[in-house]
Amino acid sequence: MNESEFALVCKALGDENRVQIIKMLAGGELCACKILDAFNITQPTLSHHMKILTDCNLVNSRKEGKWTYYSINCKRFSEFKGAVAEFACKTSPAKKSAGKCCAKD
Amino acid sequence: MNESEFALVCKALGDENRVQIIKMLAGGELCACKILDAFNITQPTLSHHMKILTDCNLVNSRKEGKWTYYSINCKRFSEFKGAVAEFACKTSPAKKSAGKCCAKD
DNA sequence: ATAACATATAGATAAATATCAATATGAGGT
DNA sequence: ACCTCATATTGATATTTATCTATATGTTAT
Repeated sequence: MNESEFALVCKALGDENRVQIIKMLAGGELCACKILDAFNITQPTLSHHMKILTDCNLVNSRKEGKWTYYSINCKRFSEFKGAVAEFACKTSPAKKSAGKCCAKD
Repeated sequence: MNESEFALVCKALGDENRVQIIKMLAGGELCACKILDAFNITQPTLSHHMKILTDCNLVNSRKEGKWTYYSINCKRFSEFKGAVAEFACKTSPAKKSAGKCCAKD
């Protein structure tokens, strides 16, 4: 997952409604109407959120008759987990030796 | 980390510039001007991005003389990693037994 | 005190986003 | 064929966001 894909996935998760949707899907596949029931938003708004989640491949969709079922794309989600886990974390302060930080010459 | 905090952190990471900043900081503390050098944005724009990153506690800041040094908040970042890792991932399709999904009665 | 520098804040603006009402599409049932 | 239901698309609107220029704040050096 490259940087721009990573940012896209984060952007998709940068909305409380969508985080909750992901949490619901973490319990297993659900159809759109079941998700809709859990929120105070209109059907087109949910459709919009689902599009954002599927466009970045975090969520799969599958049609069955009148219904659309959504589920987490585990492969993609694992990639994301991996990308997040990869971030190192050094607390060490910048070497004081640097003295001035951005002197003009 | 609650849901709304999680969404905030994701939103902060939902911008390529900020992802790159985090990657730079992953290598250790840096002063603002060093970060600025790496981007094609103005100083106020960087300041804006840093505010978003510090507001959600992903990044620490510390002033030393004229300079402001930024570093990753490891504790917070770990919390975030944990929150991401916690997401379960079931691919199992919805029980077919359900028949109709959201019948009106 | 004054000047130079690093960063932050304020204000403006264009682009992106979340939301809704209205409508289109497409599947099943009668 | 027609109606109903589930979902997607369109178009409109208000809010948020990224970015810039201009200015303010605070620090260090002269």
